[in-house]
Amino acid sequence: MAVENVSHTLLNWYDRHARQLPWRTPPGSNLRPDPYAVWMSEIMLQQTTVAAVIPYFEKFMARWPTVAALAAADDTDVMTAWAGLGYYSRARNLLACARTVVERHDGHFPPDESVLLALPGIGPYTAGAIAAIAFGLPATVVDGNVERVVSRLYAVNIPLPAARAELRRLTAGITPAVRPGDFAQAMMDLGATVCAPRAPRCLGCPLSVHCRAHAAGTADAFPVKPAKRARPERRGTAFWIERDGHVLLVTRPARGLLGGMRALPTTDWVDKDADGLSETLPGQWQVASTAVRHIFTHFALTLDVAMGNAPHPEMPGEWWPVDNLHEAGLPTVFAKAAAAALAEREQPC
DNA sequence: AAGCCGTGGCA
DNA sequence: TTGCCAAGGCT
Repeated sequence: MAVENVSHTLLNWYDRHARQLPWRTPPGSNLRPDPYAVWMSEIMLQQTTVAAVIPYFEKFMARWPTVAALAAADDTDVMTAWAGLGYYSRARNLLACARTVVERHDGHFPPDESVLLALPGIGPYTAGAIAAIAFGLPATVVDGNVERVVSRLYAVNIPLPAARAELRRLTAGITPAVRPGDFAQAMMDLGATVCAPRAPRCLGCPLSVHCRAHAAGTADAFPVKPAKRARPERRGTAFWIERDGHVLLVTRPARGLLGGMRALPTTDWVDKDADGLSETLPGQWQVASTAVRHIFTHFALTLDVAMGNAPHPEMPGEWWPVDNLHEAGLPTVFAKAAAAALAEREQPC
């Protein structure tokens, strides 16, 4: 279908329905947003809801207002500030990217999609989004929303992820040369508020007249997705080791799950059916009566919390004041474990 | 190239 | 309660 039909209709809708967001300028504005703010928001928004991002975006922009300020920040301060937002490799890449921009690009984000793509943490979607939104370049921007909107618009029967190439080609076909940033954001707003994953509101959709899936009455059948595998169950034990008003924290290895984050010491987390070792813990421990339950992307965890005193006078890690534990930047699973330990401590048995 | 990588809201 | 999913990137 013609570029003008879809893009003009969508931009008209966006002019009236654009959401006000802290990193946005108004639709049709001649003012372009700060590329640093665009980049910050796009990294935070990767697989993360707008509602979850907003307070973190405000906090980061207030504390590190420029890419130079962020590049000069301590790693631990950035990881701590990111705590709770999830996907912690993003925080490490955020810092690496800021430092690369300062050192290799004179403190300015490059107005070039392929150069952006080479920066840490910036993939095809984010490179296109920054190019279009911050620099007004005619990039093809495809995120999960756009995949859904376009797969319905053209009733694409190929299942994801094999459909990606076709969806990108179709998106490029409707991307206008004018207002590419507004077009990208309009597609994402439409996907978030109208062309929703479940129960799409086709009655209020400006594109329904162009939409093949709507014509067939099967909008909610797209995009076609493969069946997903069952989520494994794992279990483990976290240790609340307290001495003189302080609790022992460790820093997890930089790579892997919760990489680079402060944590309670733990056993390995093993498959639920594996041979147990909880009955062979050395020393004397009081195990919290209620285990912590936490769902990660690719496994579910049941975590016992074992409380005790330091078995050895010197242990590797940080002795963190219990009264200031909220400032340690613990990922949510360990914040839950700490809460369980503290509840148990105040009401033993 | 398919698996890894968090969290919270919602039906 | 359980499953689904959200502005993906990295290896």
